[in-house]
Amino acid sequence: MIKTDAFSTELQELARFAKAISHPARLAILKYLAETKTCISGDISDYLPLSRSTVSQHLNDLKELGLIHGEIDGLKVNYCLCCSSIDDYLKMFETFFESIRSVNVQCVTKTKT
Amino acid sequence: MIKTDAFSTELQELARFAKAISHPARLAILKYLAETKTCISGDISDYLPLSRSTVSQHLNDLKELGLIHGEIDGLKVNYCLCCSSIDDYLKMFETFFESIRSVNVQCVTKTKT
DNA sequence: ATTGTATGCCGTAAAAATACGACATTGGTT
DNA sequence: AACCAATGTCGTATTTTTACGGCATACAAT
Repeated sequence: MIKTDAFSTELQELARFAKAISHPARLAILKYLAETKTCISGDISDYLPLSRSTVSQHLNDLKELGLIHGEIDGLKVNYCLCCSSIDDYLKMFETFFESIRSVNVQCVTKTKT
Repeated sequence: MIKTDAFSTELQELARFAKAISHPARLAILKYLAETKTCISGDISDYLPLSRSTVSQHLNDLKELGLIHGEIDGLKVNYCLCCSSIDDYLKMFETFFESIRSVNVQCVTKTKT
């Protein structure tokens, strides 16, 4: 499988971003980080209805894309949003959907298959 | 599993939108529909390196969220973007990320865990 | 009426995502 | 030195996604 490779890198990158934010837990983490500015992993798993290891995994997904950073501070790890990276992905997102939306198709809404 | 229910409907809806566009094939379909204005399913599977049944499934995913419509025209089905629905989701998306981005955290980029 | 074509759906197989407990590691605390 | 606390990793189970071929349906054409 993995036919994913057959598509342009632009679409692949955008898809990876979308996948990263395609789970409520990860969106909740982003939101929580924005509100608290910075926080440790344990705070997040207390806040979310998920186990520590699961939260750790979600944090990893976000970190792999570069959407967040984790700074080690003794025993704890301070997580924070990586705004520059988020901005880059948002720009990519907007570019794509602007090109989509610029085409003003008169949508036939009568029949929905 | 399915801990998804524990999150707010806002986050769930946004996550569903993100999931819908989290595959290069579905992004490619949206792009193709924007370019060709309208087209039939067969054209898409010719254009994409995927089988007809797979494309049909992706089309269904997009249709379930309301991002596209399919109008039956005799033997064929004309697919087109549903701009109003797309706009709704884009608005939701922007609202979320504006609230995220409004918090200007000075990101510590030194250590990356 | 028979044939051909476009599509969707079903079953299935492989892969990826999700979620957790248990364990290991590392850095403070007493 | 011994202990506690916070985190990440590993293994595993379940679910979901991805992808396809084959079948059925519906319409058009001969």
